Amino acid sequence: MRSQTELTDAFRDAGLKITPQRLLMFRLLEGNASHPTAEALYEVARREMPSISLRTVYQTLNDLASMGELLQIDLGSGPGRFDPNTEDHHHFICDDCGSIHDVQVDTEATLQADGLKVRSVEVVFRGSCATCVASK
Amino acid sequence: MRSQTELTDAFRDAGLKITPQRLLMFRLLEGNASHPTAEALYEVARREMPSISLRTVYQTLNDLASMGELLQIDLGSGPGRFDPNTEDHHHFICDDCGSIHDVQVDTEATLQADGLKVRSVEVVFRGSCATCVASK
DNA sequence: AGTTTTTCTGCAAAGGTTGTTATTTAGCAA
DNA sequence: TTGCTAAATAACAACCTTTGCAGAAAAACT
Repeated sequence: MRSQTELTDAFRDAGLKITPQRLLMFRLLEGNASHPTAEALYEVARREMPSISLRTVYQTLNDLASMGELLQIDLGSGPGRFDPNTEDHHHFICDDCGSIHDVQVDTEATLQADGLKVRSVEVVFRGSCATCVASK
Repeated sequence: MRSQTELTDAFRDAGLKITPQRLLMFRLLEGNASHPTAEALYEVARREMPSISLRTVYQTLNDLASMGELLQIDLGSGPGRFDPNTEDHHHFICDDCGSIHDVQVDTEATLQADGLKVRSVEVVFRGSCATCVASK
């Protein structure tokens, strides 16, 4: 995710308005490595702006995600997580406590050094299948 | 997933009963490469057994998954998918139509040959983090 | 056949996210 | 500054998927 200033410009360029709610979200997300849920961000946001709604938090997160400024991490169960780090990296999910750890691409060595015990790896490719490519 | 006969034995060994509903599910899943949702299986099952409940379909899928006979694929949105192919393979999800394709491990060449256009790859590791390993 | 224990169905409820709508507000122009 | 217009917000309802629960039904064992 880019800096608050850059995001502001990007939103304006996209014809979107700069509201206090959006500025607050930008601020809460910048450099946030906790992979928060929408609910978690909502709780923090309320402390500064008690009137903000959960709906607006979701809305802003969706906007940022569709602009490519934010990644949505979808674990099998439970709420979705959001990650302002859009650089090439992977995630390690602890089955026990649910915490999410960033994993650099030089996987093996780093995983061991971090004391992470891997039980399974899932790779999901996203894109367009042959049929859909053809029908465009 | 193993054959219907083997599953029957496995269920009996686990103290689980062999019911017509379970046999039907075994049959619908054997060799099924469509990555169906619970709902989709329910619809097909109803045609043979109109009285079967969606609850039972979920129940059986959960049982099979927890026995390791079935994989649950969790995409970000929408219902979970089930895959009786428990061999080491990956998935390709078409963002346009939602179809899921099995991807063999010799990724690159096969993807191109299949006409699949990859936009993103997500790798999710699951296991136990250092803290949880330590507290065991 | 009878008994026990599991499983089934049907329904209610939960969790997470999105749709809807009236009200408010940002951005712009006079 | 003031007013205008399109967009965003808050509040609430609804949705979708999955699970919990209770009573009825049925598999397995004697």
